[in-house]
Amino acid sequence: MMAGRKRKSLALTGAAKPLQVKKDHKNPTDSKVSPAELNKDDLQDDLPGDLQGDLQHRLGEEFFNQPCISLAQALLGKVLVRRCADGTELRGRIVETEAYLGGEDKASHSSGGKRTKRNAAMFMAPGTIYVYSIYGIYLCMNVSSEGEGAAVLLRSLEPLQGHPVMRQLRAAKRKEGAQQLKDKELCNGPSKLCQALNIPRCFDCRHLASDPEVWLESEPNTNPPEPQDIVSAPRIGIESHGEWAKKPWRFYLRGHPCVSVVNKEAERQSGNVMNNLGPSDVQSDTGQHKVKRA
DNA sequence: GTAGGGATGGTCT
DNA sequence: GACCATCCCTACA
Repeated sequence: MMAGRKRKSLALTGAAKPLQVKKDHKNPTDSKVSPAELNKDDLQDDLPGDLQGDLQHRLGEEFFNQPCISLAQALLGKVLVRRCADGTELRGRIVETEAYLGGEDKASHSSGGKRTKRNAAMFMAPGTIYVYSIYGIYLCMNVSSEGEGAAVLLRSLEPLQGHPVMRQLRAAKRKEGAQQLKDKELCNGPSKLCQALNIPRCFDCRHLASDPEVWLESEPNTNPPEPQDIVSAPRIGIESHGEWAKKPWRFYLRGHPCVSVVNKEAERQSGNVMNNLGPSDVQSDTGQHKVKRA
């Protein structure tokens, strides 16, 4: 539960220096260097002294290399960081995710092992970013996990840092004169978070463990959410996929104001996220038969 | 606060 | 040509 958690009030860090980026690091797909060959130390060697600390809490490849459902839960509470061209850092805590397992999962873009130009990132190394456009005008950001074609959709963030920039980015796509967005409305939806953090389409296929412009961090001195604080509910917007639409593979932090859609029924049923995940759900998670604690 | 409807264009068949 | 892992605005309770 977030109620007792101390919420950070971080000022916009516009003073950070722009990052000098090696060509190979900027877009792993452009080079023969695989994400596996890029690591924290490699990056930190290039960083100015005052930025090296920023990567101290960066999540490495090993974090992403876990089954999809497990990763979807583990991502809750982690912080997505976006470093803009001018050095400004935008930060948001992940409060809602959805697991798309690929293979049997009919709701997944990679169901039946279907591989297209669009979803190629879903088949890349765990931690690869999959950005796709939806309804023509919006973008959604996923993170690939262990398992062929498996990925986790990031649905909502709690804005932590860079609120004015996020508000500006979001306002750019809204009508003039529309009501100013509240903080909790800045990133409470998969496409909203892409707008607010300025995640463009070209981030597709980049790797969160090695990219200089976007990465994930664990918050220091903060415990991961307890199982009873995680609600598991059916995924959103996939009603046409029959039984797969009912799988409780959407995960969010109970009672958090930034969650995009609250499911009261699921909250009643699940005092504990494990109660909603039946044995078949767990077993279908890419070969590993246990859901790790988030 | 919530429900309903329109907008929008990329992707796939 | 149909579908779509969404968002925004308006109207109403």
